[in-house]
Amino acid sequence: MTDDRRAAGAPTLEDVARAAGVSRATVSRVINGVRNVDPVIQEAVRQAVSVTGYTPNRAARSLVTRRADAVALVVSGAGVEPEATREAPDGGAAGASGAKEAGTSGDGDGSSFTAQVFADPFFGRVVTGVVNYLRPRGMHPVLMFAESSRAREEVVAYLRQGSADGALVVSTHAEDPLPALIAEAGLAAVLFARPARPVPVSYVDLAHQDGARLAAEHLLGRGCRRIATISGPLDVPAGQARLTGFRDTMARHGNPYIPIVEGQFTQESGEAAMERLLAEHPDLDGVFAANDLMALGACHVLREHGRSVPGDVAVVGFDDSSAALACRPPLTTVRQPVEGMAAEMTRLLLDRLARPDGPVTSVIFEPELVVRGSA
Amino acid sequence: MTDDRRAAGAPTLEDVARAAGVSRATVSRVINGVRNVDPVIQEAVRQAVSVTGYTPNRAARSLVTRRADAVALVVSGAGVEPEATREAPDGGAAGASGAKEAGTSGDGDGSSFTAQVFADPFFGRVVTGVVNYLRPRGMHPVLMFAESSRAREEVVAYLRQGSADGALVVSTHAEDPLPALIAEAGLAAVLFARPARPVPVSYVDLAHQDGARLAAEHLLGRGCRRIATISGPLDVPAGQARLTGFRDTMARHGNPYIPIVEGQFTQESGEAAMERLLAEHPDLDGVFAANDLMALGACHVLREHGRSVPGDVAVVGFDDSSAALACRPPLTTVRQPVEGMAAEMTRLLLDRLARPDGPVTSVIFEPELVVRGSA
DNA sequence: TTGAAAGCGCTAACAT
DNA sequence: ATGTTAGCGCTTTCAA
Repeated sequence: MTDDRRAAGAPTLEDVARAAGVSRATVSRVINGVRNVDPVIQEAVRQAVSVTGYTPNRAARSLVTRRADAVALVVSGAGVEPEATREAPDGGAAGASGAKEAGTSGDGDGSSFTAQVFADPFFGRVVTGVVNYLRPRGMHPVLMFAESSRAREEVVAYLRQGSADGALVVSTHAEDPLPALIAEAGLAAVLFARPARPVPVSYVDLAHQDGARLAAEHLLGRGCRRIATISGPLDVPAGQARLTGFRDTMARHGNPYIPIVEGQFTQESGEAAMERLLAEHPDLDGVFAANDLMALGACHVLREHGRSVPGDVAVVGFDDSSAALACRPPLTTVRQPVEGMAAEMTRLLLDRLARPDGPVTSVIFEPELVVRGSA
Repeated sequence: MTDDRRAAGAPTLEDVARAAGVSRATVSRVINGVRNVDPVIQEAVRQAVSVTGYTPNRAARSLVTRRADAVALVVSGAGVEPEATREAPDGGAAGASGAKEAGTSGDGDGSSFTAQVFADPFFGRVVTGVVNYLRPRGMHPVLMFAESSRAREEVVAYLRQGSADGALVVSTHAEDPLPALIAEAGLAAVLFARPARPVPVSYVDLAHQDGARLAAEHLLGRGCRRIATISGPLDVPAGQARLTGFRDTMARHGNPYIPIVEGQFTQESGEAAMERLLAEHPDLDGVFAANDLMALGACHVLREHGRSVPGDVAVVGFDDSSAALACRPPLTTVRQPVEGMAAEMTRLLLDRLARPDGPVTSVIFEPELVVRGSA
């Protein structure tokens, strides 16, 4: 069979039609499950298909249907140019031997961005949610990164040339120009997280403020009196919202001023932030970190300083990512149902493709407190 | 412009040709950079392209070139059916509220596999390497998972219908039937890691045994006398090879018997293994873990038991993943240049696509000891 | 150096 | 219910 295909090219509809003694159109109907086909003929066609080893040619089909039956999953970065890595990259991969890495892989550029992206369990969860929704529908995501303006152009071009029918966009920073670019080009997309400036594109998001409120109330409820927070980057909407929600709740409970150190959602930045917090407020007894990675870093530092968690200091994280269970003790955290959100984002996109004139909608998920050992 | 495109459909070669006052063929030549085109006309065509906002239609092009200009990046799983998750999934995501997750995402199946895959920093690094090589060439990977026989069939079908020109296959377990399936179908692929049973397909791999030797020699060199190892899963070739390399070296240095506990390459399994090791050999002073995640887990447990690292027990990991730097103290580890290996794997595949009759080759990378704080 | 014309494999009217 | 036919947008001989 293999040899047949190689020698004569893959079998086409024509071949199947001939083998089954019917027309191409009929074969096409059977293959695409269009009704109005005599069951007997259907069977004959199926036989012919398996005899010939026929597989539909995607390009030919796409050319006429004008559908690629593919979607892009794009991780979008900051609004500016190929920025140099801010501080220490994030952890191992790029850190220890960055120079060698660039040399080995043959393409130094952009390396730090993709490495950074996958260092956070968050993206793996997004992929999981997207794939879970797509797979049963016979689709698979094309992975793209859009951290520079050049890369963003490429994403737009990719969609424009019909390589994918639409894009699932996950932005790592606010002010990301990609959503607007896509919208202007009249292309289909759905975002993970509300865009900083309004864009006529659907999105899914989490009620971050509510989540932070849950964290604050939990800390308060267990009797913490001197509470501090390690916020996310303040130029990221989610970072802002979590801080605002936390602060507001604390204020409402009579704590208008709380120590804040800004982190970058990385374990390292969490460690640095905790060091500072501890130096400036040695008496604190509760910490809310805006994500689990930073909470994990904070726990490490607390232990190094001989503070027990949650005995001396209670720690609450955010996300309920794999880092929460990896931590000792396991983190009490605010659960963000990333997989479900990603699946919903995918559903919204496919909906949109099916009905291009459907409404632009947004779905906001509710967070949930998960109590474990750390607070 | 947007409106034009919507109203009249995307501009085609024909439109550009008309605008430039030349034939479709000429426009095609200019766009594809074929020589023998009058510079003046070239310029005119370029003008027309930008005026019309033309973008080549990928399906049409693929139909005639018989190239998709796309490759699949497939993460392939065990040889058996949709196996139930072995033990605790891997960490947070699926753990805390797995039931709810399945409900939310609408598709319970397969979820654990993808989640598990991205829990290890390894895959993020593979993606980084692949993307770094592909991007400058205008290509992007289609992400696929092949953990069940059904999923494997889908991968083969995907390639057969020309959705991708070839596959980059990363197997998580030995005895993976996918490479053979692909080879039998006469499709192009390159593997990350040598297949368990020989298959006529190119691959990249690491000299695992040499890496383990480096670890053993380092431990021995710093004076450790009672050394144990936490191996990887023994049904994974890399796990086997690292154990063999370690054992052989130890034996050559007069230590024929060393305590071994098998892990699963997860942090949790590393913790469990370390607990056991400590219970059975309370006097050990050195540990080689077959990957960083397990080494990280081991370090946690050691600290919990009041053993200092590396003071009381020296720990060496493997991979030099982000986990190595996340660890306290940072891990001394054997570096596997995953990004470079993934880039090379990609290069091999594109080579193969360019010259289908080129030789099947394998490229073996040499590991390197990275000395940090843990040993 | 350029143009004309023939398909690539498929779907979707339209006819029957 | 089935067949006929006309393209989808592009590349690529083959002529000029």
